[in-house]
Amino acid sequence: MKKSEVYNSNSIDHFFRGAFSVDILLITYHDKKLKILLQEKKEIPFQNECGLPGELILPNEDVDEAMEKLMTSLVGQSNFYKKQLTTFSNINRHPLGRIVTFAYYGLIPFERLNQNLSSELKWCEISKLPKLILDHNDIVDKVLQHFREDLLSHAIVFHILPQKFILSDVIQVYEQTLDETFDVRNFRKKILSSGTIKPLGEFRKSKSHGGRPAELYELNTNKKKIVKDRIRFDHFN
Amino acid sequence: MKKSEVYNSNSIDHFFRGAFSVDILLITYHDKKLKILLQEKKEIPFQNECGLPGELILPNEDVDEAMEKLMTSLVGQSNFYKKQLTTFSNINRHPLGRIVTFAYYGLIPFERLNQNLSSELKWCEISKLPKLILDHNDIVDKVLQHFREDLLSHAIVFHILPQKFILSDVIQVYEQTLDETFDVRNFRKKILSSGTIKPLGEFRKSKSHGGRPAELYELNTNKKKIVKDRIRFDHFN
DNA sequence: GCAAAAGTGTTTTTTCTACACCCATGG
DNA sequence: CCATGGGTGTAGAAAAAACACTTTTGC
Repeated sequence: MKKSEVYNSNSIDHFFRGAFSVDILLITYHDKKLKILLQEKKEIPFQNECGLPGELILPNEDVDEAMEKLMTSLVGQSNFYKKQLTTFSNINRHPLGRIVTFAYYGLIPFERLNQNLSSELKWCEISKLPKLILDHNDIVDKVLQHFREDLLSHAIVFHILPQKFILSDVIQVYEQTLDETFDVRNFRKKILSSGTIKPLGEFRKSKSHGGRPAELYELNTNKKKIVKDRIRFDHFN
Repeated sequence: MKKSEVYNSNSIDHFFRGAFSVDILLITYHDKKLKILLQEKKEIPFQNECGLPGELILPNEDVDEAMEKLMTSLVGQSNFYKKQLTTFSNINRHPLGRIVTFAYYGLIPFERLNQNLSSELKWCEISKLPKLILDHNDIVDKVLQHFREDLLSHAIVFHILPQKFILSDVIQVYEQTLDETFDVRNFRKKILSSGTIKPLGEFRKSKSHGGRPAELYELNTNKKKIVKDRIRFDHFN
């Protein structure tokens, strides 16, 4: 079917002038710190400033496909956990024209990375972010907010940790993301009684000097403990 | 800045060929039933099939602005609760070309509507949806899923009810949306002890014949009971 | 007086919180 | 032997769940 069969083509073509891009906040956990991947931008007009890695989407390309391509170009693989969130669509957010961007976050267990990053990419501690290009600081804020909510309501921590992990790293991810501290005993009790993970009977020695070896756990895939969601009446907006 | 100053314009222009639209799932509660607004589509190729109300976005138009315009054209006002959710971006989702649509839901207290709907618009019971055009059934499913999650985690019920409401309607909205039943005594206890609403000492007689008059409540705006979010370890995906 | 809808209390169970010391290792 | 990081249990408080009858009205 040709457009002109349906609408007056003068008027309809007027709408087809936008571009799309994907931008990703890749989050990892390394050296006991949460970090995100930033890219130093070489192109004019971004004079070596940093931003989120991103890519324009071809007119005939699927959004998720474009994301897979981008992820592979960044870290060599695309089979990490990723989630598409809101779009950023302010008319003047990009100097080249109207570009609506699809923001994602991705979770990467640092241990699964098997190639060096190209020179313009850097893992940056989440607590030490610089000023970024365009509206990328806004994107980071919104995406991190989503990540925090997801972390509270879903078992996504395990996507940022290696297959065999220790409990203190789980707690660290929660504490750093949510910026609060948890009681270790209560935290262990809760996560263990949920049946989500299982101890392996293997132990890993502390990397620094000293310290009792920590037990390794992994996801318990065959658990099916159903817990009903509860209604919350506080919490507006 | 002109595009050609920055990139080779042949290559960059190639990306600016997409269009945007907004689609909205307007939800209301009337006659003890949840309903959504459907629009009968007259244009070729939609032969009187129904779909969600929607509109193309002008190249220089903000997405939220376009939504306000759309909402006003539908129900005469735009100051209802609305929330932008995910986008739908499959390459071939629309016969006219690549149109990425921004899906919203909006909550409308039926009592606040003060004009008749134009003839192609109909409120349709949520449990009796017909087959819709394009990917609109998928959009409805995803948006309703969001609505359910929001209803559990946020106090948005009150946006779909009139300013003065009765408790059994609150419960109805929850029961119909989540497709489960609640214990009336426990539900009341919970919502009242949360301090979210306050009784008005006014009563409304039952519309059908018989029945004890129900007390009216309204939102308690000056409450500030802070409840910490709890971590959930079950609940994957 | 009966059908329809609204309202109400107590007990048990579950979940959450607070809290302080011992254990295994490396240097 | 000491510094470092990992591991553990109990008791009280709070929240949730289970459960059945009374009240007010219209017809």
